[in-house]
Amino acid sequence: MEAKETSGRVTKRRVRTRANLLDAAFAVFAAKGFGRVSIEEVCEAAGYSRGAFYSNFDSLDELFFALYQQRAELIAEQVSGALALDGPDLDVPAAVDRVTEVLLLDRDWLLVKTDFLVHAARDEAVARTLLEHRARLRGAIADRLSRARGHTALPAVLGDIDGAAHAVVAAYDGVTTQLLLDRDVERARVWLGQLLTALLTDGSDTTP
Amino acid sequence: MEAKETSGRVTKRRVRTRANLLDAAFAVFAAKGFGRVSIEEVCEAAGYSRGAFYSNFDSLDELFFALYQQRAELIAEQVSGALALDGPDLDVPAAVDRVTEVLLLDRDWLLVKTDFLVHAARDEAVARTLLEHRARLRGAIADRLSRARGHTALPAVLGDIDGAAHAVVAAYDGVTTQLLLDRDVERARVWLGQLLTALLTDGSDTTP
DNA sequence: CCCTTTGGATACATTCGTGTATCGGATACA
DNA sequence: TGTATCCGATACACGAATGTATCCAAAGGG
Repeated sequence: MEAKETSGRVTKRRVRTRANLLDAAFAVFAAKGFGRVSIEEVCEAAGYSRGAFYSNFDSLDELFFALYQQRAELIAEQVSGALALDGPDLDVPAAVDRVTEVLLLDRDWLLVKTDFLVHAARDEAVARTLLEHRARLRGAIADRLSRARGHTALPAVLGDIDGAAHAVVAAYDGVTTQLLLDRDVERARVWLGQLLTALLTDGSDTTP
Repeated sequence: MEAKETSGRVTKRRVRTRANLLDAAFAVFAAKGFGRVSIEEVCEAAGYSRGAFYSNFDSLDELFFALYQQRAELIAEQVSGALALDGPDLDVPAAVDRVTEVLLLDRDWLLVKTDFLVHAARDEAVARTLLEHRARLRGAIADRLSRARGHTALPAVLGDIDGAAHAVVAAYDGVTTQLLLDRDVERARVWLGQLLTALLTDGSDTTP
């Protein structure tokens, strides 16, 4: 899947243009959707000719894959960071706020991510990568949740902590869908908070 | 947006080919994704030439829109039917099972639906249509939920009944995302059941 | 049953995107 | 600084998809 791994020399210029191409691709994909973007458009947006593209990638698919990996890695770090921020005790609303900041704020990322989902849904190998990434995120969440046991009792229906983490991701995905359509980030944030509260508490603390 | 509304004659043949084109398009879109499908491919799959296509639609986008409306209408009816099936008292697990049957069983529909979501996310007008459809579904769900008050008390965090309906849709969307990736329908069904139980009950009935 | 209208097929022109082969300037290393 | 190597630009050839104009067959009305 990787291209141009022939010999040793890494060349600064190469990594620069590669990064530029990826950045431009992100913008163009977000704006028009993967399915409506041509190689030429990406190159133009990046200020290169098609020669540069073919020197760095074999196809738009490969670039898309690389792009997703890059951004997903970045997001994963941000989320982990946001989750690790507070002390050993979990302050649910605060944590949700910080994570939401990272996850829901960037509409462009949501668009590209959903494009990639659609893409992965039709390609086993790509799907596996996406599933792995999601598993990593779930892991981070489960980790955080496990350090807050007792503070808030999880509802038994969800099963173990991992089940709860799964639920969190599902809620996130659900809110994402709505957000993509109505473009109301504030609403989405509130809404995600409510969902998570409903999912992660046993409902005994109904009124604050 | 609609094409060929010039004069009166409706012509049987026309509606037949139009339906055939839509059916073929559904199959092709599901298999390859909207972004990777050409007009020619749809025509070939339907057994027509491109002339037939241009006689019925102006663009692939228009066909896609018509296709979504058709299928969404169908699904909406099925869901409403499934929800209306049982008597005035709501049997949550049974209702969930029946609705799930309709909503999660058809992978092709999920694929096309998600394609359409991605499409709508970049087009205000299309997004409005999709939002309306979702609102209709939520309405049906809220309707059903309101007839079951007292049976299961809703958690206060979600707000009113409409909030609960919103939560149901979000859960559905979340599970859909996961299902598109792991292709495990049985898991998805169980999982959706758990999510809805966690969301719609106040957690007091933890163990059956 | 004829004849008008309509729907779909065929053929064509054209645009658009792709991929490759080649060339000149930049870059790294001695 | 010289030089071998690498990278990206340019030019070209090709295929694919689009849209249109024209023509033949099939419906439907009288």
